[in-house]
Amino acid sequence: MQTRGAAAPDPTATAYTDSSGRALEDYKRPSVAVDTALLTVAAHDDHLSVLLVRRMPEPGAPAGAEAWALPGTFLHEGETLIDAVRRSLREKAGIEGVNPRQLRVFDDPGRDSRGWVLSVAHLDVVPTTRLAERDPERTRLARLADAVERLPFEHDKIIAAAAAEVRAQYARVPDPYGLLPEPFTILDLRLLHEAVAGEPLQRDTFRRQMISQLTPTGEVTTGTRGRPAELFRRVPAAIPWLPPTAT
Amino acid sequence: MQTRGAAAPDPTATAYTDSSGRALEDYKRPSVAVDTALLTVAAHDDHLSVLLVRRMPEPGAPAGAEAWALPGTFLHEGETLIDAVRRSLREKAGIEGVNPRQLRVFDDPGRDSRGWVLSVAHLDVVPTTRLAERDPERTRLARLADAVERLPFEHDKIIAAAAAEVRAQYARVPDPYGLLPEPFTILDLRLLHEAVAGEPLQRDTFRRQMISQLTPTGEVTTGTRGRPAELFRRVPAAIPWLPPTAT
DNA sequence: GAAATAGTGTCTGTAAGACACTATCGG
DNA sequence: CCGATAGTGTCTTACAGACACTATTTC
Repeated sequence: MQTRGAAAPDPTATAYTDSSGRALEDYKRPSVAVDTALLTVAAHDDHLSVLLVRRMPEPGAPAGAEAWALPGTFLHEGETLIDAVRRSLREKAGIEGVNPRQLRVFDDPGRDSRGWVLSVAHLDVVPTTRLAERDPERTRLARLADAVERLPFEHDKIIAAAAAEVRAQYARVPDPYGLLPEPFTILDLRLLHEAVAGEPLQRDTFRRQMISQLTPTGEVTTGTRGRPAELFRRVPAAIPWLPPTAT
Repeated sequence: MQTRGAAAPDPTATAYTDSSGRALEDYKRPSVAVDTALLTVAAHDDHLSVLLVRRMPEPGAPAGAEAWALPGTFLHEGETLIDAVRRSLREKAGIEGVNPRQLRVFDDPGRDSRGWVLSVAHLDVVPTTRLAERDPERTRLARLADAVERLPFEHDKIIAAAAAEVRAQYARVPDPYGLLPEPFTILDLRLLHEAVAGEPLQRDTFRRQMISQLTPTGEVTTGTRGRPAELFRRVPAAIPWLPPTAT
């Protein structure tokens, strides 16, 4: 409960009033949070994983019970959503240099026992190498299937929405988020895409789909069994989604 | 400016505190607004239109200058976003029974001169008949091209995002929002889709694409010039986007 | 040479673009 | 019959799925 109700208009507020003649400050405002699903594919793993951070256990929870959640924070005064996202990742996981984008707002009134909290869900996909610098005490990588073990605040829904989005993007474009270190073989690329999709892909069709969107290096692998594989790079301008910090 | 700063923790607040030991109420919170792009295609018009509502003129604006904007409102205490959207459409335009869905959050700090306001943009597409009951004094239908005449609050961006979304949906599914009264001919359907797309579509290819997704009635038109046209209905479960009031 | 992996040829089915043909109405 | 509109046949191109073949390496 709040101590402030619908009091008389605040004389220090700006002069604008709405159709009821009440100023902005006369309405109770929600807390706004951001939560981020930071996805990756661990090296030589064939599943999507998501970054979780340790959170304060619920009061009354059995001692030793672990509580995990997506990294998130409350929006501070004057801060943009993306800045809040970056701050939460920096402070709660020690991660910098990511560029998440909005998924959608979760506004279920009962989603947060602490009060009236809207959460703007965000998504980014980053190479595991960038997650290596994270704080190992407070963070953890969980496969998607394992992560949906009763996360708080509808975080399971956020993860599901994030995975669906990422799968749709990987369906037609080679590694749009740059998970693979360059140069890479078509096999590397296919194993990554299969990990994202969660199902095997056609070898020959996949090659023909992707090769037109890659630039050959002319190099080949050496020291492997069988015929050496050609090495490729992504073409520079292959990330149409991810506008330059969309408003 | 606000009269409340980072005061001492409110003793009536819930016991939860964040990692800095501060309760929810210690942070300034943004105002949260919803704005809705309600699109339609007027009968026998070949363009998308958007519903605008009259707004208070800016102080200092020349007398007689008209100011229009998308219908919107501030989120009230305990209210969900979709409820706020429905309330704003009811109160500001006299429209009921729509089911908008989220587009995204606009959080540009300078977007609203009244203060710190986030806006959650929404979208719906409704038949013009449903807009006929609206308040004619305070509302107006504007073609998209005409509507982008300096709307406040980035409303032009909301409209652009809404149009892109709707065009993508109409590209593969016959009238997903049910604008056409049933039954209808393939010609009716194509003219509607051309209005949405803003460009002419192939007559034969369009028919073959859509006919597999329609149920024939067996009836035909009468009294028209040329060969009578078959009449169709939409198949019942043809609206996969628009989950039953998504959270 | 055998095993293994990379890369390609090719057949089939589906579907869009394009064009022209047939079908059925009002007058 | 003529004009007009609805509906269909069909040719071309492109591409996914499927399968098998060739190519080039290690052991």
